[in-house]
Amino acid sequence: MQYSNSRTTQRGRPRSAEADDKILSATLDLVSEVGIHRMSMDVLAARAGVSKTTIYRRWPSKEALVIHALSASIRPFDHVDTGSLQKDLDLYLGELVQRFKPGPANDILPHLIETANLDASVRSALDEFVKIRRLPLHTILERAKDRGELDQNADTGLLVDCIIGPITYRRLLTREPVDTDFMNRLLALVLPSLDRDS
Amino acid sequence: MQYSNSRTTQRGRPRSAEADDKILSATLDLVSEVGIHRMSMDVLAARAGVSKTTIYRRWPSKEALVIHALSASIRPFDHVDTGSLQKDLDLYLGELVQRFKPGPANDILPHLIETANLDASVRSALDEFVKIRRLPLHTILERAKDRGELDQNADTGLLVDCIIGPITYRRLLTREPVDTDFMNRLLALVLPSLDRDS
Amino acid sequence: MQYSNSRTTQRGRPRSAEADDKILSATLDLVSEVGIHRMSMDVLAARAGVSKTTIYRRWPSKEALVIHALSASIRPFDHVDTGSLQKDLDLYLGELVQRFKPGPANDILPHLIETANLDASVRSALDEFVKIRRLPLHTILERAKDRGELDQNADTGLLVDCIIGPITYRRLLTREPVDTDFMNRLLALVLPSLDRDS
Amino acid sequence: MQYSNSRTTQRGRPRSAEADDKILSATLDLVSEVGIHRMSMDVLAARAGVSKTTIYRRWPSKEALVIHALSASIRPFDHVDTGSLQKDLDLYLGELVQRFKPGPANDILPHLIETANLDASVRSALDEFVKIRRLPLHTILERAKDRGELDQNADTGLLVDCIIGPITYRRLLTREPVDTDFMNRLLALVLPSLDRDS
DNA sequence: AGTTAAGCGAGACGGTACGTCGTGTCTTGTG
DNA sequence: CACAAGACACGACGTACCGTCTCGCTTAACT
Repeated sequence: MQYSNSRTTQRGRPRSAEADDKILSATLDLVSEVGIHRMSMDVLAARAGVSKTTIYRRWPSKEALVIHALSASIRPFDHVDTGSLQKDLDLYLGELVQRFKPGPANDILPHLIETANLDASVRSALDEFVKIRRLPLHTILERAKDRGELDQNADTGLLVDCIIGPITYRRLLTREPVDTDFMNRLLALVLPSLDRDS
Repeated sequence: MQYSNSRTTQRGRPRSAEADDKILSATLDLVSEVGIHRMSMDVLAARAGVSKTTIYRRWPSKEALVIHALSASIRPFDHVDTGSLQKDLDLYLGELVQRFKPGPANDILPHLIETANLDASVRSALDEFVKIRRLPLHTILERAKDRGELDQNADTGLLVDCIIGPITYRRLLTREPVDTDFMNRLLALVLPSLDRDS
Repeated sequence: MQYSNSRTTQRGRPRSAEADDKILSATLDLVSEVGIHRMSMDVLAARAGVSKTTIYRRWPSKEALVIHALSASIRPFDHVDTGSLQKDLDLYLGELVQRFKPGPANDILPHLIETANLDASVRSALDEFVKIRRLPLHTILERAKDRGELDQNADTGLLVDCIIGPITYRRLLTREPVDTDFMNRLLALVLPSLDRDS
Repeated sequence: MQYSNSRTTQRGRPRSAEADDKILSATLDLVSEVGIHRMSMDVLAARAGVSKTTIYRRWPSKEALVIHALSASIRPFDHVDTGSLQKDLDLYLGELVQRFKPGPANDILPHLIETANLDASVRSALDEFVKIRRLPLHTILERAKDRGELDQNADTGLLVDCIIGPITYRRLLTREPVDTDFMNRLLALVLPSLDRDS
């Protein structure tokens, strides 16, 4: 996101890493409190204890800042490999549900989606976001296929769509709860072979 | 959406119906061109060939106008009842895919989702939007259950989530195509009893 | 200074004359309090009870506003014609000394002079300012010449320079007082024929 | 103007004399090109090929730098003493007219005048400037008085005002030329005893 | 036919935020 | 130490947008 310094020798006063941190965390805070639109750069600067100049030196616009802040707040999923599809899914989905709880990263998702239509950099940030959620699940399913826990013809891509899709849909549109019960019913439908008990 | 005139006798010059049309269609145009945020009311007024007064006389805010414009552009689904689950689904899903094509109503969805967090009227507009899409499918599935085409224990609500959810997810997040092939694979997964050929 | 409306029919809401007044007088106040440079447009707007938009709709820049405000604050001198050079001078110079007292119009003069070098509109405002002070004195002297109170060969232009020049010089550069005593000594030097008693 | 180094032993790298020169001459250039207000310290530093640190190590503010630069460019008048008032005046006024030609030192004068109201150091710089011009003329007149070329009751202070005043006034306000012709007419008016021929 | 209440276009207005620029200070690495 | 480079806090600038307002003019329905 931020241009790297290609010069061999670093000249001038270096950018304050602390300022970066303060700006990014203040951004996440404010965005979750009042939303992107109602977050003002003056208030942000005051909150972060930083001048507007310092913000605009790093990001060309409010939009770009927010995107960066949110992208940076996306932690990759822990690698999961228990040897059992059932257990892998429990771990992954537990984490996924956790992340779908209300909070800045989720309340902002719709905004990203919208602007992604118009701005390529937002688009790629969003792609990254999506990938980070899909990839672990895809890997879990592929490994299960290798182990024979899943039919060799199973369409893992489609399965991912059918697990993450409904969850996302509930979260964003119907606002019905995404809880353990729902998860179980969902898995029973799209992965009947799993035969879960709970 | 628009406050009705409760007065028995209409006094003064009546509102121009032409103005309504010009405003609404200019709104749809602009929103799809530049997005809600970047659409300014001054530009909108100029584009519609109408004064700002005329707009604000009809809607209390930009937000309300956009919601109305988009709501108005949502046609309810035709009632579908062929007596066969397979045929009903073909018709409904054909229409659904049609509506998921890029266009203002869809590109705007994310914005509505975001604003819904903060504004109750947007929230209810969004609920209506969601309902219009879920209801016909739910009805189709319930009727199939009545006819015995579906297991009596089938969780129709979950089925709706698992059909509309993945489609929405693809449309908004992964941007992979939502075509007939995908539909068939999806149905084969969540409604295996259907045993489609294609 | 402000463009006149050439349209026959006045369209839209007319500019508030009250706003004009409030802005101009607040400008004069602030400029005299803190000087042009330290006067901020935000503070000015607040002081005038007006929004910045309203100011910038009327003048393109802070500079232009200040010039206009000061130009507008220059009252022409009352017409003086007592029939006696001595009495005419007393009246005119009394008024002149009055106007040279510390206050916005004078503290600002140097700023105008400086910017006049670079900006033609400032230049013409300054010319007007100068003219308003020279003209009455020139007229008084010419009339005295007609009446024979002054030598027919008297160089009235030069006399004006030699009366206003030293006063201005004292006011701006040496800061010595410009009082009645100084006036009398000055007149005795450049208009010895007057033979004043005081 | 520049704080002197009171340390007995000079430690570390000595200040670059070249930097001083480059800064001062760049200041004069820029001030005459765009005026004090529009001269930015960043641009100045770039133009002088020097860093801002180096400038601010020498002068505490932009104002102080400009004053210093201009003061330094004011050469004292050559001592004039021909033994004849007429000839002394010719020499002095010739030099004065020369110095009143357009150029940085003059175009900047108004700025100094204005700032002098607010800043004591500017005030004293301006006083110095004024003194440098008045003193030689005052001396010339006093000597003439001693020699009997001028009346013993002549008010030399007033005479200085009446010579420099009109010239300054023309230069700054009316912008009429200050040439030999004007000088002669001026002297004929305020020093009639001189009885010049030209 | 005249009155009258409301609609309408034009554009001014208050308020809020934006992103930029200028000053003077500070913090690096290099001579 | 001086110096170059450039980051930083602070504060002002001039612009854009929203939603309200105030004009003069127009349009029907009601008297």
